Amino acid sequence: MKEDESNWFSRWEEQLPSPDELMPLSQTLITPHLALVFDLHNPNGISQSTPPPAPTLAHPSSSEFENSGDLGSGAGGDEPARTLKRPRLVWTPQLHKRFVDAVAHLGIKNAVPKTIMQLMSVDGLTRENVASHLQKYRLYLKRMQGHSNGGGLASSDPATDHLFASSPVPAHFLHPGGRPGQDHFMPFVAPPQAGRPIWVTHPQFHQQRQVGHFGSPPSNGQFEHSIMARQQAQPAAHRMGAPPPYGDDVESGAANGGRKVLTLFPTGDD
DNA sequence: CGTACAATAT
DNA sequence: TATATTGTAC
Repeated sequence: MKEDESNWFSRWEEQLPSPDELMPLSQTLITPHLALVFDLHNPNGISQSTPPPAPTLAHPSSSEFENSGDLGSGAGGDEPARTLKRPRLVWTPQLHKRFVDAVAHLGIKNAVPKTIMQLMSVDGLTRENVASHLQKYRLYLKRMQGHSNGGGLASSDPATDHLFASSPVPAHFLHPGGRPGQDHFMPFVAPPQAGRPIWVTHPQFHQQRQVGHFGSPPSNGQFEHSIMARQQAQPAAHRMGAPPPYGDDVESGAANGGRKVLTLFPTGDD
């Protein structure tokens, strides 16, 4: 036999959510001690016990930074790409989970890029981002339907569902032919999140799994703050009586057999 | 908003 | 190289 189709899986494991790397997107970012070490400060003095429902994306990986030829050329060699151009968006399983969750609770009918984007309230995310991903997601669903093999995972194509396989797909996605009128409309609002770091990935930097070097003093620990605070004033939406407790995402049991898959939204029925 | 195509990364 | 993913244009 030849090699299994674990090709992507091998890589997948490598990119697996390292607690350190994956945490930032979850709830607790880092310990206050580390925050101090990294010269990070809490905006609102949120204690570590207060998990901020920050749907803000974090850099998927913080590669080590070394001055590669970028010596003290203070002037001249500026990089406008950091503020003008936006790096490629990396759809992490968690981010996709959020995406799927939003769509699931919006309903296929309302699952439009714009709505999804607003519901996700992910700082930095644009309609184009969601639209592009939505398109691919639809193809994934369609493909899955065609291969609706009784009972199992149609992951026979390791080349179309890398990310999608990380998130469970609601059943409602497979039968848009439902009856109109029974749409689940969940007036989910996005919590007014203040400017915060967003996704941003290094265009040409490898994001290889870097073991936590957090224990090292900030000798040179100048972490990149590639933050393009694209704070978009949310038009107050419709009406938000109670801010939804964004449970945020959880680790999907993709590689972990026995992980529970929670749904972000507290609503199960409609 | 949806689809197609192109660019880029792996 | 080919494939996958994302961005951008239509």
